[in-house]
Parts: sequence; structure tokens; C-alpha cells
Amino acid sequence: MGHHSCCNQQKVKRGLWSPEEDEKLIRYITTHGYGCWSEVPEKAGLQRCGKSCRLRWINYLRPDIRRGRFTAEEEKLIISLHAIVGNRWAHIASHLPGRTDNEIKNYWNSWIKKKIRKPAAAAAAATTTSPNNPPPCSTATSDHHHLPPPAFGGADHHLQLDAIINQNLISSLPPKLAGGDDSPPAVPGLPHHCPLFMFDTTTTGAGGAVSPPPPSSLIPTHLHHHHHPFIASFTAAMAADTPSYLPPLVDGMAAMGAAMDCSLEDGQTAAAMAATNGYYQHHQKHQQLEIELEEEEQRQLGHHHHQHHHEHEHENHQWDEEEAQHLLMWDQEVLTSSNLEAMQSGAHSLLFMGPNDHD
DNA sequence: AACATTCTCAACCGCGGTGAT
DNA sequence: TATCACCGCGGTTGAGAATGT
Repeated sequence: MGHHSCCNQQKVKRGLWSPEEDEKLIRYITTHGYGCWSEVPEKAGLQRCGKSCRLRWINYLRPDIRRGRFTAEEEKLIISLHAIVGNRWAHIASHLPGRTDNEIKNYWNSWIKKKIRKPAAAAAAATTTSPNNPPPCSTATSDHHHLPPPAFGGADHHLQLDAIINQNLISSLPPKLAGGDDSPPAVPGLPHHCPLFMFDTTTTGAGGAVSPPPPSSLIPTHLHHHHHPFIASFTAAMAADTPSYLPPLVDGMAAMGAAMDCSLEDGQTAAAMAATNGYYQHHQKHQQLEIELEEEEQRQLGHHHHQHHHEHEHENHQWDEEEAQHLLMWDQEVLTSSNLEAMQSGAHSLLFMGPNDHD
């Protein structure tokens, strides 16, 4: 292990803090404050680096620290906030008084492991069941409320997540796509997973226009940075005119709300072409919350990045207004010729998901 | 009881942003 | 403008505790 750049001096102690060190730090901070952390160790008589002192104070010694298990309300809030801002733990922590980013991060990471192992085990077990009678998707219905978006790092996490995703798609796709007994192989290279998937045909359709990215909250985070193999495969399938592999059209955007761990009003379903309305209502809720969060953050941090942020936000709004109209959604019903036409015309984007992702 | 495995969480590391010079 | 020091953040590690076999 290396050392902090601020810890190059000799005599810098590392590792767990002793009660004596804690006492020294508390005494110093409570009497002098912590204007400059780099000065704290020396003035407090600690053989630590300022960074370590800061960390110890913020994560452990602060008087307003709230310890103990997370409440259900806190958990819900964390989930909601994480769905919006991702792994911005400090941001999330700012909405949970007394909780630290480190604590939330730790909680989330251990929580993810738990939640992932369960459905992954279920997925493994499911592969032994009959393909004609696939088990319900364990991550999509009520349980999906506890499945965080895959906004976490690590190859191991991705592998485990893939296992879940695989099971989602296998159980949700029509036989041809899922690969039944007598079905032809699915699209070459097509992985059997698609938990919540948005596909923009305008990037591959007749027009070939490249669309701005969809709202980040709608896409699994790992797709933000990596081209999912399914995208390429699906694109190839489209180019090869293999429409029968397409998942059927979803009736409405309420499905998406459910799949995205967000609740739309009861009965708020829309026909596929009207789906953009549902999308709007749903996504505007998301955006409103995000904007509120950002505004609060701005109030706290000043206006340093205001301009830049609004430029970025403007881009998102542009996508909303211009691109949402190109969305179609697909579910378990038979793909109709009109649906197919609309899609193949290149004028619409696709959003499809497993049947259990929306109930 | 002994050992292995898993979990928790405090602490560290490295990077990016910011302000001072 | 370039450089530096500092701060804050997110990712990661590892020791100890808890749990399972």
C-alpha cells in the first residue's frame, strides 16, 4: 500500500484509531474547529495525516453521527436516491441526516451482495427446470423493489448481475428468443438477458440518425459506458430482417415505472403509441426529484457549476422532448405487422422488457 | 470445539476539482 | 498559464466479528 501525498512524513500512524487518539481529535475539533485538516494532526498532537483525521471525524466522531441499523424509510430513500444519482454516496448521504457516505456505501455494497446472491441462486436453480414452464422472474415483480440498479463496479458484480439478467430474459422472452426445444438458435451472439432494455432504432434504422442518449435513469448503468453485446446482436438481427426475434409490444409505460422501481398511478397504462405520455409523466417525476436534489445541492455548494449543470440538464430535456416520441415498448404479445413496420421504419425506438418487470 | 466461510465496516488509496501562488 | 497543496469523493481493502458446517 502506498501513502497519502500528505502522509510522506515519518511517524504517521495508520490503521485503527485508539480511544486516546479519538479523544485528542474530539478535543481539538470541538475547541478549534477544523478549518484546515492538514494542520489538525500537528495541533491536536496526533501522529496521523490530516486526511485520516478528517475521515475519522466525518465518519465516526462527528457528534451528529447516527449509528445503528438503517430504518425502512432510510432504506427506501437510499434506493430512490440511488436510482436517480447512482453511486454518489455523498449526495445520498446529504439527504440522510446523521448518515455518512461511507456508511451508506458500505450498506449498499453488502446489501447488493445479499440481493444478488438470492436471485442468482434462483436463476441457477431455474436452469434445471423445464424451458416450457419457466419460473417467474424473481427479480422483477415485488422483489424488484429490492434490486438495485446495476450501478456498481467490479467484474464479479457484473458476472453475478449477468446471471440475474440472463434469467430475466430467458423467462420473459418468447420461445424463439429464449431458445426453446425446437426453436432455432436465438440471434447469433444474443445473450439471453434483457432486464430493462431500451433500444433506439433511429441509430440503425433507415435514417441511420444517431440519437442523443436516453435519460440515464432509464438504462442500466453498465450500459452507459459499455456497449452491451445485446445491442450489437440486436442491431445485426434488425439488419438481417429477423423480426420474429423481437419481443412483443408492451401495453403502456406503467410497466416501465414498475420495472424502474418507480410507481406510476394505478391504472396508468397507455397504448404503445401513447406510451410517451406515460413515459413523460414517469420521467418528469424523476426529473423533478432530481432537479430538487440538485437545487438543494446547489444551495449547499454555491453556484460553481450552475451553468455547466444546466447545459447538461438541457441536453437531457432535449432528449426527452425530441426522442421520447420515438419510443415503442414491447412485451409478451405477438408482434404485429404494424408494430413491426413502425419499428423497421426507423422512426421509433424500442423499449422492451420481461413480462414480470411490470405488474 | 474447530475450522471455514461470509459479513461488516473502518480505513486507505487514488483521482479529480478547486483555489492560491 | 502552470504548478502546487489541499479537500472531498468513490472505490477498494483487510481485520475482526458473526455465522455456518
